[in-house]
Amino acid sequence: MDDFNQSLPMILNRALDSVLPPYREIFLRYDLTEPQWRILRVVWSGEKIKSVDLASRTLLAPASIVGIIDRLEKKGLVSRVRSTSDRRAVYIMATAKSRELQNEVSPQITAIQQQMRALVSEQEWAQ
Amino acid sequence: MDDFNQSLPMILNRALDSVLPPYREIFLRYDLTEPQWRILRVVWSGEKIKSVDLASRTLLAPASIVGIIDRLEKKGLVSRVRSTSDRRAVYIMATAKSRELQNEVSPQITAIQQQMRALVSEQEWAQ
DNA sequence: TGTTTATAGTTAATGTTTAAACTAAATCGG
DNA sequence: CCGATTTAGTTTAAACATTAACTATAAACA
Repeated sequence: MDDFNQSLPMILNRALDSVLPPYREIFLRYDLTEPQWRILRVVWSGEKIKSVDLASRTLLAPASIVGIIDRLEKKGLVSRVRSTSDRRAVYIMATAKSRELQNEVSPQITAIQQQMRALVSEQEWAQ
Repeated sequence: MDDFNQSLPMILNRALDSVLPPYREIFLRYDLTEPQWRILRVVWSGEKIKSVDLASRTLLAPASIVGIIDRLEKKGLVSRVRSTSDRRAVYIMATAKSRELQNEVSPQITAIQQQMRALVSEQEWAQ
């Protein structure tokens, strides 16, 4: 109908809106948010990850990361450790508690991802 | 590298990140935001549009729309008019001032859209 | 008609985003 | 070595997002 609705940003927004709800349903159950989950995923995958690396790997702005880490730290899911070699840098470490969360939530997320993947081939054509 | 980076939400996020900057550059010059622009576009296209219709046509949550309209109203770009037939409904009307803005900004936005469209055929394949 | 249910809009609380500025520490070039 | 520039992280202010609850009105219907 409208030219604007066919613009790339709106198309992508609709696609995101159609994809996110299943994820959000899980996050809500575990008192998490999607950005918090992005951070946790990276923190779990490797070790000794600096804040600055989190920014590039999660697509989150450095200014956003500060608050997200604050809240994750408050929940006891990550901890900040200052680097000794570069006194500006801060390493974000996963806690044992966050590992439990990982074991509980990760399977549910990968299940959803697999369901999605089954639909992607059609889904991408619809856009 | 990471399974998560190949998930649909992350793919779409990267796509949005690569598409939005040119728009934001314009909005910044005119003290607008992307959500405000979405509202204005709809308000301009038709007439006597209710808040509830804005929600569906802009993909914005009703709770978000309240604040956006508040700010647009404060800037003198739209006005709220209560419906007489349905005393719950509020019509959002464009002001003359907002029409001037439309004439100034719209051409720049459509220019960007056309540039985008030239890239879409390749862009969509890259995702 | 009176009661239930749905709808339009709003408010509140918490979390995230963005642009801009700012601190402290590291690095670079002369 | 030293001043200029980068870099890592943070802070601030304003705007937006999300969930939930709540008000007022309208519609449905027994």
